Amino acid sequence: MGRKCTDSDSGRAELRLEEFLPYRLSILAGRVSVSFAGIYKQRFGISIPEWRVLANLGQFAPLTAAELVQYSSMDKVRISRTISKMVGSGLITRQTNPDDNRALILRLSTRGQELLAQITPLALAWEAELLSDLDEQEIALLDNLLNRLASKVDRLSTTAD
Amino acid sequence: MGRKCTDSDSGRAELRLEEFLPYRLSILAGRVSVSFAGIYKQRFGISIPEWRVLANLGQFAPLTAAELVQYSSMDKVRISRTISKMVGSGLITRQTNPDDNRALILRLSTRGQELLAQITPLALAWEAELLSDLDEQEIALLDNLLNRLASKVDRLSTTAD
DNA sequence: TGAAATTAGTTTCATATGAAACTAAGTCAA
DNA sequence: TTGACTTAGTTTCATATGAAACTAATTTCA
Repeated sequence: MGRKCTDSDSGRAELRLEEFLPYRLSILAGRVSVSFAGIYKQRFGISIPEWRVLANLGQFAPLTAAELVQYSSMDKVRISRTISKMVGSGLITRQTNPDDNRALILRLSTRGQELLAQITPLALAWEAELLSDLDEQEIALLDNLLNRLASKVDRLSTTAD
Repeated sequence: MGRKCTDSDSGRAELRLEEFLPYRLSILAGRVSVSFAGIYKQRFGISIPEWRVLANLGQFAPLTAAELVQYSSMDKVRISRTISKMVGSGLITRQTNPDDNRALILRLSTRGQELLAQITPLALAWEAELLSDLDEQEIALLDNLLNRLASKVDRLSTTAD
């Protein structure tokens, strides 16, 4: 943002952080995450990775660990550990796939479903609050812009490197 | 986003992650950060926290560590460690404040300024690429929407808790 | 076939992280 | 003053993280 370059484009460009998109996105997302995590961390005793697995399985189960990696954009190791923990606390179910004994089929347990059902309305209410200063049209625009940025950054990462 | 509730608002709401703002922001920001970090990590050997300190001092120096905490929304400890490291690698300068011997006045060293000057054009070019699918007006809108969300989330965090 | 390459998930190990305790310096109020 | 608070920054310590190595299962193809 802000490629306005008031300094008449004279050689050394300046970086204005308050306009620099990666920086702003990162700060905003961090604050949003922390604020939102406040809703489920204390009350329900789950962490951010656990919340992500819970929500993803709630919507997309059955999934394998590798698919969860894709969906959640967390790494293998973190997913593996989060799954173990959640199997331990009875939130998810892990069964072997007869067609491929390496892959594990993951689902929410009844407890997991109940937990998700408890958190969901709080999550939606919190999101509504966060968006309450925007009107319908602005929300749709934000939606559209974020999608386009997401697909752009995917292309950038895939291409370059 | 997407409080469309196709299921005729019948009691148990569903969470659709692909529409849920905290989730999308977090994933997008993560991918943007990683992709952007690719620009300076290898070439210049600095980490994300170092980049943040570098950029903040470049724009706002002199700052104290506590001010850097504010500006960068990283915690005390991380800032303290990042500063030590960067003082060690000669990127920043730390001098005591005669008016308050607890506070340290931080600035970029010449080397730090040079490094920032090297990274800045790459950062701006990368950002331009990221935004290249959006037109002027859309960029301005995104800017506006992100700002409003940022101030909203600040209010949410300050108020609740 | 069956040996090499690939894939799913786990474990190791070195490093990063951050809450809480700590040290040192300043402020405030009696 | 001086003793109780506050503030700046660092250190400790227990936990989280993730790259790389690993195990086990599956594919590939010679």
